[in-house]
Amino acid sequence: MHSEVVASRSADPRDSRESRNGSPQLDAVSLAIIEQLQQDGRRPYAAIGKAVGLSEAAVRQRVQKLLDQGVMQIVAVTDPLTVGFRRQAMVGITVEGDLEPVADALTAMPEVEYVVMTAGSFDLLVEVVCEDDDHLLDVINKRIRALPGVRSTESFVYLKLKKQTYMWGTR
Amino acid sequence: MHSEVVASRSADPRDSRESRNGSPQLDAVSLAIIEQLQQDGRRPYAAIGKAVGLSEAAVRQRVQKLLDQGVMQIVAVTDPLTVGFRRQAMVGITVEGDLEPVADALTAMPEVEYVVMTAGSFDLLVEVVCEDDDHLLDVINKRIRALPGVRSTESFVYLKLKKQTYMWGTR
DNA sequence: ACGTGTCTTGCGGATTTCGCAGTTCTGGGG
DNA sequence: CCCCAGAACTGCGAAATCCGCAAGACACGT
Repeated sequence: MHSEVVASRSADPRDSRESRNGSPQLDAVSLAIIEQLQQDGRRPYAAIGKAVGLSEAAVRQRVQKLLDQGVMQIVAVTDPLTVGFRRQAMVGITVEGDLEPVADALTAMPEVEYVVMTAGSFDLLVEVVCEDDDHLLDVINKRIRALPGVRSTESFVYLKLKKQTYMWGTR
Repeated sequence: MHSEVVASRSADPRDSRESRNGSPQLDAVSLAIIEQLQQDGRRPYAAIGKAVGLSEAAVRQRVQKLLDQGVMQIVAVTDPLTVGFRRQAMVGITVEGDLEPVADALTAMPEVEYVVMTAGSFDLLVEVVCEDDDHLLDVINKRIRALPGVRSTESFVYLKLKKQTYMWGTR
């Protein structure tokens, strides 16, 4: 049942079964809208409507809802290493006890851009963006390792970003 | 009035010294523009101009140039796990010999969204987005591990994305 | 059948985007 | 020192887009 490009799932936007993590399930049309905006976040609503078979106003409302629900965000993304001389790293973390409070504490740190729970030899992976080496050292050694429950960390300092895309929809 | 947004670096946009990796160095005004668009990728040029002290047309030109140069992209970003039932993982890779050809081969794979060279116990970190477990297994075992030069890989399957922002500019 | 909630459509009016011409600023020769 | 070329910025009118609103369509539960 994986046939059509856009029609493999229900076409009814009212199809709002909640998935297990609380985010609403998306119908094929919303998926197509997201796909359009993954190519160009500023594409006009009318153009999107033509592409997905909806009126301009309908697209506008669905985009607004997707934004409000937090399902998607339309933003400028850059390579932080390019934009100023900063230090960036991925940090793998192992935790004892409950993951949630640790993850929440990390999420609250402004230097932490990305937090994900994983299966494997790390419990959490977080991406850190810092001004310089001192700042990075401070965040990792003083702030992250100081969190209760953190058993160990391993850092991977970024040398060069080779690829960064958001086009999973378009293939 | 809050003009004079950021003045720590050169205010001359012609300040185009190339940094070592080939990307142009950005002046304070372009940085401020990017910061605006990190908050809302669809913010109108006139509003940005007011915030950074430039005319609407000037902002438009600079944004266009930043996009053309590949310094920034304006796109919709989502949590792939939310948008359809997919499998996602971070893969740490160690390489023997030159990193570049391996990194380039990974960059060419559509399932690979993110490729970064790192210092630490992995040489490369790549993020993979797949349809399902079979697809993920195929990409990691058949495609990535098959690349010449790849010595070993370690996978971290995503369980839950907790945070994903692009607001480094705003702090 | 009826009402309810949601999605959709179709419009003006306000806003934004776009293209262009003219001006300013900077750096490099002559 | 002057002048020129290139790049960036401004201002403005026309076209396109965005936005809010009211009305129609549709599925669903009572």
